[in-house]
Amino acid sequence: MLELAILGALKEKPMHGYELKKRLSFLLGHLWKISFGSLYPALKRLEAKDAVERAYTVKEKARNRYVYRITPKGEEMFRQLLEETGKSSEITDSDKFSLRLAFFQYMEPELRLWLLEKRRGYLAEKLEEMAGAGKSRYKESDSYRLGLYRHRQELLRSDIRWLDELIEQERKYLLEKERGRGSPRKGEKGGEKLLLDGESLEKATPIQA
Amino acid sequence: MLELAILGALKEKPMHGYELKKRLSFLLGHLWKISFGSLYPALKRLEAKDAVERAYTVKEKARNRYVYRITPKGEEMFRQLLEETGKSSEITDSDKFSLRLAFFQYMEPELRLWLLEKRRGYLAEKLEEMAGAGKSRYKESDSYRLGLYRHRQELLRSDIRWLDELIEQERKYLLEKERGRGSPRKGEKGGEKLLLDGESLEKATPIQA
DNA sequence: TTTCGATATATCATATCGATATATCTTGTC
DNA sequence: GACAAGATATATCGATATGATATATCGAAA
Repeated sequence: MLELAILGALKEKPMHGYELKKRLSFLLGHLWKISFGSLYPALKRLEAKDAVERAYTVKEKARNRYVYRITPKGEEMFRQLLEETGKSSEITDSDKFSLRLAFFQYMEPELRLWLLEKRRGYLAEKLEEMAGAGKSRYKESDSYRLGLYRHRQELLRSDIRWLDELIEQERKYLLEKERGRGSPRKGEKGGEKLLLDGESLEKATPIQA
Repeated sequence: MLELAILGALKEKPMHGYELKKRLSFLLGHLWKISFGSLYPALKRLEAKDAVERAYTVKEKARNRYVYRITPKGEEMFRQLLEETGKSSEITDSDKFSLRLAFFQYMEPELRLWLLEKRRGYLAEKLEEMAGAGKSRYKESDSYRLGLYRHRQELLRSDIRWLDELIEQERKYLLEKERGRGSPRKGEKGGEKLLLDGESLEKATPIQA
């Protein structure tokens, strides 16, 4: 989960821990509280698995900074993690699903559509469940629980509407692609190149120079 | 967090682990995946703290069932946990906030209003942040991330609207109460008595009879 | 008949959170 | 110029949560 996010962020450019945290917070902050207590251990795990490497150690200013870079092995791992959709929690868990969605640009269109439809089905099922259970809930709930319950349903419906839009877009795209008119969509023109604001890679010394 | 939920559920009636899990899933399932791996340890912690006690051990059918009951100490602890709003995460964390809301009936009206307003303020602040960051995000995001981002904003706005309703209700209630016309609201007529469906406490033998 | 799903309790490895520690650099302010 | 405050940066630790798994019994369907 965190590892997927880290690898996805490091695909953009090499970063050190603090920067990585800021980047991930910016990217996924709305759906996730990323803490150092999990980030650093995760980085170490990834390093042990050769998925990332310590690219540079910048000593000039402030404290040492260890700049991490994704390796080819890491790229491969990213792809696997991203497309690993065997477990149902990949659909069920709203955070996991959103994380994947944030990296949809790296995913096969067919898999994208499949995931979206799976998720839609799951949410629709849940909504139906809730509507069914609603009657028994009426009797035993106070107004607060009832309100919470109704609000959840509303959020669910909003989620479903949103997924419907995404699915429609994806279908349209696939249809056009099949017709051989592979016109690229907004946001994908650059392929995998997602460059950031003015920050260039600062002067750095190779780790074992 | 889990302990608050357990105590709140056991206030209704004594339950054994499996039943407790079903009850909590029914009550809070939409916002939480409760697993045995956390439930049983939590029950043991609570028992060690004398907040719950093993009321009965039913042996008749199937496997042993250990029925837990909340103690006076547990009631006190529940109140403390419920009203413990020092940490900002009690406002920030959407699950924690929702959990508290599910137990609003046990909370002082003034605290209820205060919590709702705090939460509303936090969400409004976040929404503003997002709107501000939106511009820089436009440039570097693909359509999926952008969609995710916009959808989040929509959900935020929906949350705020909902809170506004709750706040208005709470204000009205407090105003009426001040005018000395303490008319009880829907769902509160029964005070703390929240009885469940037909299930009576099954034949059980005291633990050390 | 036996297989499956529900009931019921429990443990384990792994992961995560939140708090805390440490230290330096930058910026503002008196 | 002094000095506090806040951002930068890495790291660890305890408490807790998750997901998987193990065990075992019961009722019902196939």
